[in-house]
Amino acid sequence: MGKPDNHDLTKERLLDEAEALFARKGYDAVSVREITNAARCNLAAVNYHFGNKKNLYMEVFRARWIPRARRLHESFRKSLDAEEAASPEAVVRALAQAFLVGPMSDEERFRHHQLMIRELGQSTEAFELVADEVMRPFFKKLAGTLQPAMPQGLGKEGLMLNILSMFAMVLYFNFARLAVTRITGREYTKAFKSRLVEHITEFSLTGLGVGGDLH
Amino acid sequence: MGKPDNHDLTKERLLDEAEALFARKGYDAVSVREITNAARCNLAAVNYHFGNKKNLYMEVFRARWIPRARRLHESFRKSLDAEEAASPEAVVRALAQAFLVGPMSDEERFRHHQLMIRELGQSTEAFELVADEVMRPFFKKLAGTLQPAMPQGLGKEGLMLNILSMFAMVLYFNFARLAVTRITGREYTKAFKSRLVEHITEFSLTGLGVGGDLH
DNA sequence: TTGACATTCAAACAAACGTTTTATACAAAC
DNA sequence: GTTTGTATAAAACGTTTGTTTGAATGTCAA
Repeated sequence: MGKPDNHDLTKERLLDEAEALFARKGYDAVSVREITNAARCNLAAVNYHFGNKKNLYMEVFRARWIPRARRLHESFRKSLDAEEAASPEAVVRALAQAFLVGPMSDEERFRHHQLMIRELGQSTEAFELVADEVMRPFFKKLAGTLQPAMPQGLGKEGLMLNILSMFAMVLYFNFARLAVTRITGREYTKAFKSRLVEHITEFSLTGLGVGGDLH
Repeated sequence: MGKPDNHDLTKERLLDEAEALFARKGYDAVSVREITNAARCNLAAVNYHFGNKKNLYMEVFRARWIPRARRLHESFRKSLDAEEAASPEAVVRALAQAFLVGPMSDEERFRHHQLMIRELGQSTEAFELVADEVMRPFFKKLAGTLQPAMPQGLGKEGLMLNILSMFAMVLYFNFARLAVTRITGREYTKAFKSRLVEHITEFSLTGLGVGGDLH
């Protein structure tokens, strides 16, 4: 019998092209025919390999998105371990570095954040998956790392809000490239991405750098 | 002849229901039939009043989204004028206040940021409209207000990155409510929104509040 | 070679899609 | 009272949609 054969090319191509298209245009804007054409296979292949369109979408998250997110978090952890002490500065810079430069290609980064943004807004099945399997554990770990260095009286909620704010920035500078480019006039070159990493680090540590007295 | 009659009820209802549905589910996930059912009118009404579906979408931006954005900016300006001096703290707090509490209902805020997010990612016709008519002028004005209080040697680009970062936060805390609620455990009550305004203000001014020395 | 299984393919399916058409109702204008 | 213009209505238009079907192809075991 035709064993699973380890790597089914058609199935893999379908996952790749589906992810690219879903990321670029959104679930409903992409037709099954569009995907199978891009993957150079028959229309029925989607239903044969994944049952239906929605299952293909979910499988994109299970087989592509989540593993990539884990690689991302791993990359963050590694570049943090390289530091001697996990100072807040080191943590933030490692975070920004991982998300903006990190272990993936530009195309992958685009897909990743585009898909994340699409799911962050509404309560879908894929969102539940991402929230439970990726976001919550990552934020928890980040909180544990940052906790000791935080000022007194901040509390758990304050710490979480800080983390969410940093996350908001790395997310924004990744997915809103168009707007950022339009406002700053800069393309996402290697140089500009380094600039962004520095900016996010600075802003996360000192804000506007004019820190007034807050009541 | 039947004059325009000033307020065409069907047309207005179509714009309202279309905006709500487009915001919640995205352009392609919403059918014309769904919209006309919600607006309690005939299927052909969309094509009669707007020509086609895409024109209706664009008109949602022209007749609803952009005017609301202007009201938002006006609200920001007013609450800033109330202050004596435009200190950075006052600017940031007014900004967060306008975007998180501001002049609109919760439902409106939801629609507004959901639609914005959907357009920020890809280069569509509506994005061009939003970028040119709303984003760029607003950021320019904000830059002018903030400029005098900024530290030396920051430069125009640095200032813009700061503004973009604050914008990233107000955007995120508005559109990613689901994720924020899931992480913090807090619903978007009046109290929590005030908390968020304070958090955004603090974070924008002092970052994590542990500002180390940056090289 | 035969039989069993996995995969691909062209063709067809019913349902849903955006849009158009035709008819009707109701004003105000002449 | 007829005409003119606006708005709503029901029905149909031709496409495109996701999915299913049944035959063809290739592969390995017996």
